[in-house]
Order: sequence, then C-alpha cells, then structure tokens
Amino acid sequence: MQCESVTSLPVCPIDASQTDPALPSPPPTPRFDVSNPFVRKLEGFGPLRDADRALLERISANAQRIGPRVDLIREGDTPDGVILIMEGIACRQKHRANGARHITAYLVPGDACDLDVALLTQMDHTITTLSTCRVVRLSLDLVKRLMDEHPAIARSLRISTLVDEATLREWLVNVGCRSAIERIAHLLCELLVRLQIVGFASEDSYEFPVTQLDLADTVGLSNVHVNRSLQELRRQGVIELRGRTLKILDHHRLKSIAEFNAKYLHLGTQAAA
Amino acid sequence: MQCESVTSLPVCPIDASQTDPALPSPPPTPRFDVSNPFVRKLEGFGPLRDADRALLERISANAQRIGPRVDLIREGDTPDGVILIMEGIACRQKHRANGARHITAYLVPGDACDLDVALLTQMDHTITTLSTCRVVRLSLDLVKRLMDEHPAIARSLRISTLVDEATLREWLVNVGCRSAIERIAHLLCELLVRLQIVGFASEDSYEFPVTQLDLADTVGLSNVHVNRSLQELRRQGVIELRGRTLKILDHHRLKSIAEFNAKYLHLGTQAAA
DNA sequence: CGGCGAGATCAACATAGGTTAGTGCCGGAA
DNA sequence: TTCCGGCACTAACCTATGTTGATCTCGCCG
Repeated sequence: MQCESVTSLPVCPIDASQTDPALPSPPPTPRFDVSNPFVRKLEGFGPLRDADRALLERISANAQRIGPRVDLIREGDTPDGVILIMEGIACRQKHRANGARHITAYLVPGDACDLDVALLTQMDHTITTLSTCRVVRLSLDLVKRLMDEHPAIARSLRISTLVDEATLREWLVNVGCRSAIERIAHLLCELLVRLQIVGFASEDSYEFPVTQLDLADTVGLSNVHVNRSLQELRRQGVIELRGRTLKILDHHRLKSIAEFNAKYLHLGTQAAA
Repeated sequence: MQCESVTSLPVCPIDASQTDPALPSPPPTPRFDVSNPFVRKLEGFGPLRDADRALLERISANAQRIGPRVDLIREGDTPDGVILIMEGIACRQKHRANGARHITAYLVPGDACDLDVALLTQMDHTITTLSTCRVVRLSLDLVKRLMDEHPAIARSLRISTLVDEATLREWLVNVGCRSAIERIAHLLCELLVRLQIVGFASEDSYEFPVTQLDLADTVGLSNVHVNRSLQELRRQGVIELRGRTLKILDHHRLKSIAEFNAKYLHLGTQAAA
C-alpha cells in the first residue's frame, strides 16, 4: 500500500582483507580519538579500558567508502561478517512480494548489525546504504574473539543489541499508534539523540540525508503525506529542513509532539557497571 | 489513537525458590517428554544431547499457574530473572502517556524474554499474561550457567533471540504497510506455525484466548475494525472463530491474503548445525 | 433464576491519510 | 549549454479506517 517499490541495485562486496588486523599485536599509535563513533557508542554503555579503546580504534580503521543506495547484504544471503557503520546512514529493509518495501531500522555511525548473525544461515532482510557511508566489515572470527576475550567490549555490544531491539519495539509503537506528524517528530527526536552520542549532531541539528520517500517507507506513510507533515512542522516553526540539513528550532515542542522519552535507548546504563 | 487504555493490575511476583534446582545433580528420572514446549522449541534450532534435554526438562518443571491480565514484570522494574512461558499466551506491551497501549510481541509456550535483560537496569516495557498461563522464572544465575556451561542450549537460546527480533521486524512491516485484513491474517498464520512447533496447535486450529481489543492493540487498528475484518474472514470461509478456538478452514487462502512466508522464523536453522 | 459485566457486533458518520497526476527545481552527464 | 532524472512539492479526489454509542450474547455469581 503505502510502501514504495524500488529497483534493486548490485550488492557491494566489502573487501575484508584490510579490515581484519591481527588482534594480539599492540596498538601502533595509541591515540584515543574520542571522535571514533564506534568507541563513543560502546563507551556510552559501560567503561572501557584504554586497551579496549585502542583495539576498537584499530578494528574500525580503514573503513571503506560506499555510495548511496548500495546493498551491503541482501535478504537470502548467508551472513559472512558483521557490518559496522562509521559514517553516513544505512538501513535495514524488507520487501513485500508486491515490491513494496519497509525500513525497519536506521544504522547510524557506531551501529553494527547483529553480533550473532552468523548463527543464521540466511538474512531475512537487506541492509542498504541511504547516503554515502564509510563502512567496516568485521570478520566472524574477529567478532568471536572480541566477544570471548574482551568482556567489557562484549558487554557493551550485548547491551547495544538489546537497545536495537528496544528501538524496534518503539518503532512498532510509533507506526502502530501515532499520527503522521507524531511519527515523524518521534523519528527526528530519536535520531538527534543517537547522532549526538556519536558526535554526528550538534545541540540542535544534524545531516539528514534521507529522502522523503525513504522517510515514508520508514514511518509507514505515503511520500505525499510525509511531505504534508514536514510542511506542517515547518509551518509551526518546529524544524527547518534545507538541503540535507535538519535544524530543530523548537526542541521542546518537537519532543512534546512526539511524546518522546529517550528511556528506551538506555543511555544511563553505564551507571550499573 | 487506535490503542486502547487499560487499567493496571497488581504485579504478580513469581516465586523463585522452587524453580531454581541445583544444576549439577543428574536427572532423577530421564523421561524425555517431547511435549515440553521449551525443549521442543530449542530443539527446533539445533540438536540437543539427552543431558541437555533432561536439564531443560528439570529447569522448566514446577511452572506456576498465573491468571489472565497479570503483569509478570513492569516497565521501569529492574529485571531479576528470565520469564519462561510453558502454557498460555502472554505479551510484551508498551504504554503511551495518554494511556494507549501497543502490544509488541506475543509469548507462546516455549518462549522466554530476553536472555541478556540483566544487562539493563530498567525494563522498557511490560510483560503481561493475556490468558491464564503456566510460567517459570529462571534466576539470572541459572541462566548464566546455562549459557556458560551448555553450548548447545546457549546456541539455541541465542538463535531464538534472533528470531524474536526478526519477528519484531515482520510485525513492523505488518503494521507499517499491510491492510487490516492482511495484518490479521498474517498474525493468525504466524501463530499457527509457532504453536505447531511447540505442540499447541493441530494441523489447522488452535486455542486463541485473545480479545478483539487485544488484537486491535496488536495490529494497530481499532477494535471495531478488527471485528469487521474478522467478520470478513469468516464470510469468505477462511476461518472459524468460536469461543476461544480458532479453526483455519482455508489455509492456502489465509496465507495468500497475508502474503505469509515463514522464513523469518528461521525454522530450518538446525540444518546448519 | 435474575442480574451483571465483559466482550462481540452493528450502524451512522467523520477524517486521516492514500492515490493520481501533475509542476518545478536542481545537479550531473554529455 | 542543454538535457535528463530524481526529488520536493501541490491540488483534487477517494477510501480505509476511526469514533461514537447502542444492542446483543453469554458466562458467572449470588
């Protein structure tokens, strides 16, 4: 119905060779670049030791640049690694038989697809870049070692999986029982928080390289109605959306429209560590 | 909007003492009751040794009977164990500020809530029984030992978590871009498969103790429209729903209405073991 | 046996959001 | 520079679904 059909594009095989450094070797230059989104995200879920941080830095170096609208892994494929986004926005999407699609998650910098994905023989959905991205592919072996030998990292990764699931539930609620404007406002609020965590959003604005058609497939509306709703948010002076930059003019009002409560992102979790 | 408000009921604290037997002791009577839904479900994801099966049997004995509409754990609570359903249907639900609720998952016999919940300090949703249930609460310690010392069980549990997530995605697609009849048909198809796996559905029918109002909050429709859609399915001779028993009269048609494809339940996964 | 309450059902009406079919803008390719 | 394709935006119209409020059924309790 409201989902749009898309023409399929070639899968981009990610070159694994350069992104699979030997684990045991010490960090060559221990520069703790706080701007690494992967490190920032995991640190948000629990304290990491310097060695852990250095390791994560090393692992996520040499990200590969990939253009927009490229499939990273397709429904039906056998998962052969964990995909990690370092820059840009990607998404998970499912296709219906009639060609309609629905986006079930956004992957922003610092996000990875499921850790345990290797336990399944087939992907049940496709992961695609929405904008140009910088992406790292972690080999299954590497991930296994991470989980087995680095408890603090493993813990943060597990938490981040739980948060992904909680986010999915929140999206279901969003689509299941909120109005058009509320849905869009909610998504914009969520992205602000998630992008701020990894340093990709300022106090009140961020790059939003998402088409209105993508947005429609995300919140379960038609692209026309997404347009109407965005206009309405602009008219009310809540947001400004020019080019690919979103600026939130009235954060309080946006949150109140969305009934947004960030609890499901479990940001305070490190307190329990 | 379309979500209904509910009056809150007292939480039922589950007595943990009797459901936490010492792990190392050998099974007293190694009767491999194939009708144990927990065992059946995990076995569906990979082969288990007799000892594993016996252990699962022992763990899931002494389930506690709990009435309908009782909260097992509430949003905001600190998780203190993993809840396992042995009989009946429970659900995860979230509440909006305005009192509306949305059901984000059904828990059928053999299903458990997240393994790693303990990593979070707060539940972001509530788990409630829909019908009378038989429920076991597994202590965090017990779960940890299961995961650490029984790799085959751990593997199946991890897979089942992935399947839960895949199901959530499918529900999002369902609500996001299917019509009313399609949504309901899809849910009914999914439940048929899931209940068959654990021996709670025959070839073409199962107990369906779910109110039309619950159904409405599940698929994101009003209860009135759920009623209309069910009438339509009956009129077309696709289902028969009397009392709390659902009988699928035209399975092929139901699947085709729903565009149902069970792949996301990853049932063939054990082939990879 | 009578009354009560929950849930199912129905009808009449209201509206949020979908569909179709455009126009216009902009940026990249030739 | 021109052409073209993708995307934003608009208007007119249509329909699936929501809302309200009433009735009916049935199991349960006294």
